[in-house]
Amino acid sequence: MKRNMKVSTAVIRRLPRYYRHLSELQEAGTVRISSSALGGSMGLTASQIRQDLFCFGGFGQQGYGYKVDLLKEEIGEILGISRGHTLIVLGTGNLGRAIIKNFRFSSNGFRLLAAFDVDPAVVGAQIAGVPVYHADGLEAFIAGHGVDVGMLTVPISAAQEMGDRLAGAGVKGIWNLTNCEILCDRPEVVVESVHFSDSLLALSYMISQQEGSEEEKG
Amino acid sequence: MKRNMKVSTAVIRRLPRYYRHLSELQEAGTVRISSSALGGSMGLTASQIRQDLFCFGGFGQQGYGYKVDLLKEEIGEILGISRGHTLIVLGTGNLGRAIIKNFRFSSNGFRLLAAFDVDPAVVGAQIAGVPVYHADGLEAFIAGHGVDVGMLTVPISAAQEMGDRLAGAGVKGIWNLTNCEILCDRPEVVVESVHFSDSLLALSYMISQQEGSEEEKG
DNA sequence: TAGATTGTTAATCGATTAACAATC
DNA sequence: TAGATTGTTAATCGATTAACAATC
Repeated sequence: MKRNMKVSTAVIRRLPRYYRHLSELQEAGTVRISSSALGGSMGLTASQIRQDLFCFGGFGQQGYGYKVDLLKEEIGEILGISRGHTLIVLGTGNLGRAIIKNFRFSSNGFRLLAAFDVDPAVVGAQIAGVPVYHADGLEAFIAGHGVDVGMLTVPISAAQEMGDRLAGAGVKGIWNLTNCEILCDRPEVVVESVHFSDSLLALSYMISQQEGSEEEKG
Repeated sequence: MKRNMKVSTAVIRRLPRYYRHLSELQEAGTVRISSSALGGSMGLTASQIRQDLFCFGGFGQQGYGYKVDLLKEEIGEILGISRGHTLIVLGTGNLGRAIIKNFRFSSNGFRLLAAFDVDPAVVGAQIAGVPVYHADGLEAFIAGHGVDVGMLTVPISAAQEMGDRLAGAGVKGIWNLTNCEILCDRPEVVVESVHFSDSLLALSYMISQQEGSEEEKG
């Protein structure tokens, strides 16, 4: 990161997409790519891509383009993938279990240390090799292991309380998948939410528009 | 929707949030709210809220504010919640199962008709009352039932193919939860994706920034 | 060298904010 | 009526796009 520039959230939100596309290109054996080719495949303009990368310094070569693996590496670095962030899961219901079993934490630079629940049926067991502890031991575990992120997949009724406990215990970020808003008064704790219903309702809006224009035509 | 105005995606993405907040206000028994009070609780300016609503026509009363239930109703209408959209699930692995069991489709205006899989162990069974059929019957089912949206929770290796089949069979939208990009050449089919890894990497970036500024201080 | 493509600044476009008349 | 708050236009701000010199 060469420059001392404020990076807009629009750019930040595009960085993981760049990383994903570059990973695919790398797997496909592509060695170099120009901003216009990358833009074409991502639905962005070449100009926007160069402008985005310009926030962090130039990673390309004039007249040549970008080396895929180098650019992927640099963006990964910017995203903090090599920092070895640690993560715990709160709530081992269906969603928590699904993420534990299927999500590739390590390829996103995260180490999943443990899961927490209150159900005696799962406490003490393992899910995909991840130990499940009782939520009573949450604070002690966070203090003892230096947990960076707590992932919330608890029932909505427990979400805010568990968010408060995570923040109080000193995590740096909360990854909230509970479909409710988590309020956090500590500005040093980052809350990032995946709102399934927001996404589905946006889709609902878009197909309703389509339906509307169909009706006009018909 | 009174006006013939192009609505920006920024506005569209905020509509579900408005809907969610208004639902909470309604549950809490709040009858009226001003744009500045709503903005305060959502982290938006009063001006932005009025401007957003202005795209669709005025739903408030000067000198009074907005009636919570009326505004919720109107935004729900804009989002197409009362249109009775139908949905099927493709893939009943952990994530598909988690969504089927826990997601409140009906409160988002969707009717979940069926799930599809290829695993003989689940085909023919039910998950939370939803029948699971073999994927071979996908096209026939869509044609026969008028399916609006197909939700993708299949393995990444099958995602693009299943997306193509959904589009070919005539769905209006694809709700993609597979963490890979689905390409669709039909402009009339809307693809909406939830990218878990993009969200987690954005969080990774943000906490890495925090770590950076800590280092500077210390 | 000639051609290609970046890095970087300038211009444009669009989204957010401010302002205020309208009106409940 | 006086006070409050919207609807709506204008001003500002920020993000995207265009342009082009630098240079590989």
